[in-house]
Amino acid sequence: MAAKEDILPHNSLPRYAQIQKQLEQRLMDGVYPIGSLMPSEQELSAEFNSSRTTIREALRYLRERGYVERRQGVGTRVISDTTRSTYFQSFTSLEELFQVAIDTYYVVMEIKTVALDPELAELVGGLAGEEWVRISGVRWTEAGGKPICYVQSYVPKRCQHVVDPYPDHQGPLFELLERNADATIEEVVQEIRALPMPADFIRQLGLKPGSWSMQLLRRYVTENGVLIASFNWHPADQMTYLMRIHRSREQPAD
Amino acid sequence: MAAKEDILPHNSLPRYAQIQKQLEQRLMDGVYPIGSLMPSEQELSAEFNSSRTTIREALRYLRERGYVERRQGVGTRVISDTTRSTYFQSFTSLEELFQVAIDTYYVVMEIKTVALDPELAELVGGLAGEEWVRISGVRWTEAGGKPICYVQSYVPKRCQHVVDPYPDHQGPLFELLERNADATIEEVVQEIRALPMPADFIRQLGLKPGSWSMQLLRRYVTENGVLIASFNWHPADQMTYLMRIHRSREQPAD
DNA sequence: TGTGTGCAAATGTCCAGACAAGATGTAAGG
DNA sequence: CCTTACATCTTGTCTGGACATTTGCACACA
Repeated sequence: MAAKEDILPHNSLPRYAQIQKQLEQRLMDGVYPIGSLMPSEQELSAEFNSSRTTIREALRYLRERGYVERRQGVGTRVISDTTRSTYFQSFTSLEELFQVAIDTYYVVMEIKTVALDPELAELVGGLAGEEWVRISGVRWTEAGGKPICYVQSYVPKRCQHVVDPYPDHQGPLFELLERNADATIEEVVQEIRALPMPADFIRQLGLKPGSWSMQLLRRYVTENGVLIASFNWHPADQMTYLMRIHRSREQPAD
Repeated sequence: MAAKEDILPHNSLPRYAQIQKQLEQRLMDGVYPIGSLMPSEQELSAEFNSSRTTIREALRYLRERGYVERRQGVGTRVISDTTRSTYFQSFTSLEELFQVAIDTYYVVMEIKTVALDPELAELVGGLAGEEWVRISGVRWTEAGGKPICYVQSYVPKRCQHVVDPYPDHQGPLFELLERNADATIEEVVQEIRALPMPADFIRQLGLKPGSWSMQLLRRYVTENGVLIASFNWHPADQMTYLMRIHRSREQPAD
């Protein structure tokens, strides 16, 4: 039998996996909007020139990932982030997340000079009205491209000359500052709080509206004052995999 | 075509589900010992007088549950609890997660029947005024004898007969209940909250007054209702520890 | 002794088709 | 107007095949 051509070029994945990826892409692109019904198995079967079995195998994945829900007599419906159960989402891809969570990269979204309002001043350990540099970014998983946490770092303006030459710095900021500002960290203040996730972060991370987060606040203090203060907003449902990492990392000598 | 008789009597479950239950029972009974290979798909197909597709559907479940692992060219191997991939378990039970990570043990401090007040009722998923059994305890590290977390588990009174024979049960309660109450966990609800640590726990764990905690709430839900609800109070500084590990993982090279 | 080759067996992938069962809209009948 | 029966579309279940891919092992060969 003449081999059917691959749906994706240069691809040796099984057919159902190729179809599954294509459909996943379409979901991301909004080709099948949230709440709508996807084409029926028969239609997909015709479009991809594959048997219903193969289509079903692809759809099975989408269901297990929580992208769609299927009902007999109705069809395959794209479900929204709000109706999606975070349980199954994280649950089904445990192994995947496991590896994914280790390799990460950080993307700076915005650098801006801001004046501290009183509340923020207390948090970062500065004075109200003082100008600080705010660096906002998102840490992503290398493989899956999923957001891990939103990060905001505040650096006093007197240290701006230290961070400015490194707009693409990937590592911990405090290391950069400690080294280049020739300062010694004397104290690290940490605080964890439960907070609603800021609205723009929700959009940024693609979370469901009303998400809340665990906020980790850190202040690195030198003898000359606060060197840097950072906020990490972790989506609450991802807290679980921080724990999982903990577990997997415990065995090898760290 | 003459209807094939059901494998289980008085049963309207689909064939693959019946076969799956049968095989699961055999695994429990040790018919297929841990480490051994189960019969091949072809053999099972012959025994149950079903097509290979149907057998595979049943085996798929066993694999997803972590009972067996399947390898092309080899077969379907029964895997033990210890070698079993942490796929299902690690996510459903924090207790077990910690057990694997570091050596811990659990001490039950108190078992008491309590009536739910409205707030508690909502948390555990019961009705206000209902009587539930509360099991309180502390999980300790084996080596250092340090408290890891305070645990309170709530079990509906109708399940008390299941837990009563095991006052010294060390493992995850939900396993005990799932097995002995013959119930299947259909849903796990998780919630993380930041809360002040209850005063008696503070004393119990030897923490400083005013300590606060991360509370992890879990509800294991079966078709008959909530099987067990558990609260884990983790001292906040240990949560920080978890996160610090996470952070150190982002930049392995110092 | 070690090594490679080929075969058999097992699961993985895929097909075309069949009927069951649930959901929904429509038309006939009260 | 409401109800019931039916047609139709969907996914769920199941069959009996086919070939691909991986693995383990026996066997021949150097």
